[in-house]
Amino acid sequence: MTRSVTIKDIARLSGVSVATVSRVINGNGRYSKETEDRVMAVIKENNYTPNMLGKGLRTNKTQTIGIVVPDITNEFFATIVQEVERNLFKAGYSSLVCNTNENPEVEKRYISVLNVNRVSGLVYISGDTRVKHNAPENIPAVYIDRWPSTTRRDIVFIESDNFEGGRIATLEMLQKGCRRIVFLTDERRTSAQRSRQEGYFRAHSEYGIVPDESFIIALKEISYDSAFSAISDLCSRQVKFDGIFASTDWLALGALVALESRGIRVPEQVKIVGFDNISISKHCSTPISTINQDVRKMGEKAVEILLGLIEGKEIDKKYYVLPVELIRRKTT
Amino acid sequence: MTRSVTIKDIARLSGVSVATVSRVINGNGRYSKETEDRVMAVIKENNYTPNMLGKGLRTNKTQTIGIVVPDITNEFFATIVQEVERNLFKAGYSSLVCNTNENPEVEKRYISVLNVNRVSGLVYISGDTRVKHNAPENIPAVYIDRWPSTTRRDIVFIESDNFEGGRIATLEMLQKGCRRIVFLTDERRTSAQRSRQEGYFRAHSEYGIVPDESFIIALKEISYDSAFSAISDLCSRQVKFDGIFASTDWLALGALVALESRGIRVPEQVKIVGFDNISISKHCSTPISTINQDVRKMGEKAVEILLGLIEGKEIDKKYYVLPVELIRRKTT
DNA sequence: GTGAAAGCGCTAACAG
DNA sequence: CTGTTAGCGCTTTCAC
Repeated sequence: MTRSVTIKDIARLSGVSVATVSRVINGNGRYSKETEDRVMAVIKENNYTPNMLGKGLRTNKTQTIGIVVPDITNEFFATIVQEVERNLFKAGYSSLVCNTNENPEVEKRYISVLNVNRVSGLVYISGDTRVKHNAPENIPAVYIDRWPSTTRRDIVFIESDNFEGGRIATLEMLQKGCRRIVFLTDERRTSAQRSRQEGYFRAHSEYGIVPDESFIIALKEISYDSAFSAISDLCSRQVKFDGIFASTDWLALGALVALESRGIRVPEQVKIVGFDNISISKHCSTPISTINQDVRKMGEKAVEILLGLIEGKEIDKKYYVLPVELIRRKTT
Repeated sequence: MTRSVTIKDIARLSGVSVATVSRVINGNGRYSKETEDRVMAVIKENNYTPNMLGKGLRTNKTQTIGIVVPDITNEFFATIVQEVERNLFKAGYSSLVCNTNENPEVEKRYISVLNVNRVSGLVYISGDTRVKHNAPENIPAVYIDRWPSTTRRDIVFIESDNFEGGRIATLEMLQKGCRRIVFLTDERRTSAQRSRQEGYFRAHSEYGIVPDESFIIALKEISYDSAFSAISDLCSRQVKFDGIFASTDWLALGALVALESRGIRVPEQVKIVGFDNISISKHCSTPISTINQDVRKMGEKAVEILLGLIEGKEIDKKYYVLPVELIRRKTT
């Protein structure tokens, strides 16, 4: 356990004070070229790296950003994380990724962990609406995908145009003749889910249809299995439907398999549209038509705004909506 | 930007010294029950959380672990991260997940970032063999999946039984009559890939066959696309083969789609076995037979060992091999 | 049982 | 241009 080399060592070795070394490191000027070269040489020679704990303690700033995400295992979220992280890295920040497994308790503890580690900023991807995010009042945060339950007024929210997504997904099926379209959502009623549902209703009203209330199926959780059983159940109960708008590709897949395993033909008898455009929707038995979200743009935008916030910039816009797109495949 | 409450505030508010507060927080004894209660009450009341920077600076210990992973977007790695994180969290550690995108430059910088942040331990999942991991000599590390290129003697390595996996995957096809089996691997020749290849050879030798050298196809990168083009290319060149052992499910999928898009029937004309058992292998057009890795156990084991290492325990075993299992589906 | 004081590594006045 | 100094929040001797 070798004690690591500190700024003091560098100062001693290059015959200057620690203050000067600090200046050189941070490029704060006020030192001669010769000093700079000498110090730099010593630093390189001893491959010294500043201790961020000392630095952070002093400046009350760390170069880390907390990313809170509900399920790293879901490609959709993973891709957002990847994009956020990539952009952050470019800007010299590192990321503390916290995977909450959709568990509010875990999320609460992670928020405290991040707070305690004095992260410079926060990116919440689909934070749980049951978790109050009032804790780190003073640290910049941007929310992606789900509108947070917070009383803070200074937060920024980025989402896809979920309303339009729901609308064009539903329209796609309506146009192709469906008249009894089931909507698969989850019972936590996140903002994204609600908007998609509104889009679903809007599309119907454009066709002069009022969908049966029983077609709105709120699942306990967003998963392949829950969609599978919900649709299986529908079939057993002989409910008549000719379309499924699944608010997630995983739900769409569960629905698809449930249908196919009962010999119901997709898209001939029932059409399906999903949401997210994750790769499984492209490669599954019957490739699923879905709504693409611009994940790349999401990550980019989130980082751009967050860094602005950290630098104390006043943000004029607090709400960003990214366009979505229908990807037509074999289920419609 | 409200200054957060510090140990000093707590001391003042509860009428004791900071030393006593510190003792109470860390349960180091030498304080009366009354003092404890009072201090605890004040802490709760002000919902004080110790500043980990100060603590870490003083103790030279942080409660964070760095997790380095090549591609968070790949469900296989994501699941390992999830398991590692879950177990770490239970033990009171938080995780700094670093996604390198298989880019050695990024990996190098992340290693330095982790070093600089004084993480208490490191979990490398499939670290790049081109990156020398000699930097943080003094910090406990466990490696998963790929044997690292390091000169350190005190590291721990956990992997699946890749040799056996390669062997039973190949055997499955041999048993079902395949005699010309292509092996899809990547050109970086990681330890895992090499072991799988050895298994492939062993299975053949059990059948008294020496596979043609041209059947070993080393891809530039592990991806759906590269497998797709490699197999398409094989078909165009009229190469005769009746089986594909893909060292990854994503490769298996790329191969499968390449075949099916040319009207080659799987498994009738060509059989395929993949590796990892990610969900897409189960749900794709023709569900892929694959080798399951016990990801749960991997994460559990890694954390158990790492925590031991951190506590200074002497580790007797430095190498762990986890059993694998063939999952039979429609491609064989 | 408790407090005073030193110091972890670093930065930012301030003085020169 | 450079050095001295104080102090960020915390733990840990060492006294009492």
